[in-house]
Amino acid sequence: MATIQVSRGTRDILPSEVSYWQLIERSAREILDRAGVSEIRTPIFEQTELFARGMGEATDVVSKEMYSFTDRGDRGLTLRPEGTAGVVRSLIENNLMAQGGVQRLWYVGPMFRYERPQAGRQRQFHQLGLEMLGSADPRADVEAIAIATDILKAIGLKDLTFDLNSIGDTTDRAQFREALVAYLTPYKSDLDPDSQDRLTRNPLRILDSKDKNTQKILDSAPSILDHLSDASKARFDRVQQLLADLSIACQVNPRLVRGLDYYSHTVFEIQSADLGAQATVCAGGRYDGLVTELGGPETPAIGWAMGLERLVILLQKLGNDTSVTPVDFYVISKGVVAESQALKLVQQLRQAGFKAELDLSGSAFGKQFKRADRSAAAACLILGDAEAEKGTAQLKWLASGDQSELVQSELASHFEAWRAVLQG
RNA sequence: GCGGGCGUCGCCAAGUGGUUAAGGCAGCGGUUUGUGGUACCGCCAUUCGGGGGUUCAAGUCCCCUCGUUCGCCCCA
Repeated sequence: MATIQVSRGTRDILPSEVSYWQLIERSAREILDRAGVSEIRTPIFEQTELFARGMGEATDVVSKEMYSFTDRGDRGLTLRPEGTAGVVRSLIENNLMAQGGVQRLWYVGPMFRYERPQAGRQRQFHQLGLEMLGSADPRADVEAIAIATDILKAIGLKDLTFDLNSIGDTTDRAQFREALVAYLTPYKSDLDPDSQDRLTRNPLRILDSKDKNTQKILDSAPSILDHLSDASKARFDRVQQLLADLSIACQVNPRLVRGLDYYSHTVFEIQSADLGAQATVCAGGRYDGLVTELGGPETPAIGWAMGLERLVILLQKLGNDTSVTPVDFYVISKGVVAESQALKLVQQLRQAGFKAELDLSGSAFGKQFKRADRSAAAACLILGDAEAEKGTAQLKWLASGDQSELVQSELASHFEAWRAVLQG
């Protein structure tokens, strides 16, 4: 086969699917705008160093999933694998934290990770994310979360589960890590191979192993929640209280840890049971250390990202497609003069705010009527040689079959009446 | 990166070694040379993701490859 296909892990978003994307983006924009969140657009590639430092050298994303390349000037660049690092870089670079206060920002766009594709996971995928910087207040966590749940609700998703956890601060985590390793080491040979490996490299991640036997061993393992400092504990309690005040239902999951190094305190994950292995639809958490890690002033922050492909999959399963807005006028014509007049009428209709479609086939009127029918148009405008000569057009309402003749130059005089008919 | 399934027309899909690759939807044309939605008729894959092999004979068996899908890893 000589035809060129899309690259592995990428796909086209065809017109039949695009209405779902628009629904998501429209709903999100509206909610974010009401919440005083500003959009930010950062480049799709950045210096490789940014992601390596931001996400953590040892993370899978950085160590084996980045689309990195060298440009003609020998610069080491990477297609962004996530959105947060770029936004934080921009904030620092443009000194946006200088005026103090809280920065509320959101972004949407493609991200890139070199992974094996699966349903709900591609090499080029899209995320919509929120970043709130400059407040360590637990209310910031809850405000960010509430915006996420509002968006999910607005696009009509239900039956999502919301897991919440606190992974404390660096000290809490170090202590817990020690306790966990101490507990697990005697069981080392009983753990699944991946977890055995993680025991030294990243023990916290053993907690969300899917291996049954490992999970069994974890049943009596120490819990992060018992290793939080009093302050961290109080903070987490406050977050839960505030969520309850907003009637946002969540379940505390002490085994929830996140993949990227920069998280601290609040972490959360919203999942759907209808997505198979790629269940997470929105996830995020607090990242108080990231801004300084990237060379900026000490700035507490919380953020999240949603996977748009996954949301689209869920919407498609719900099936309330909103893509077809019916045509108001379908314009058919035959003959050189009539055809050019028809083009003009279409133009006038559109400029007046009607949705008009022009039949370009030049085929027999019978065929053109068939297409008018299929377009689900309310009315059909007909121009043939006879009308062209008189400067008129036939208007036929397709549902009733009522037909009348009008003068082309007086088209605008009918607009008001048509609008009334089309709205009724 | 690892393991399993699948790959026949735009879509759905029969076919499981014998040869002319069913059928449905959509599309196009006609019955209906300027009036649609129904009905009927016709057309629509020298080819079965690609390449190689086995065989007198392959969409049907084998190998490789590409893609896809499910799971692992990881993650949105």
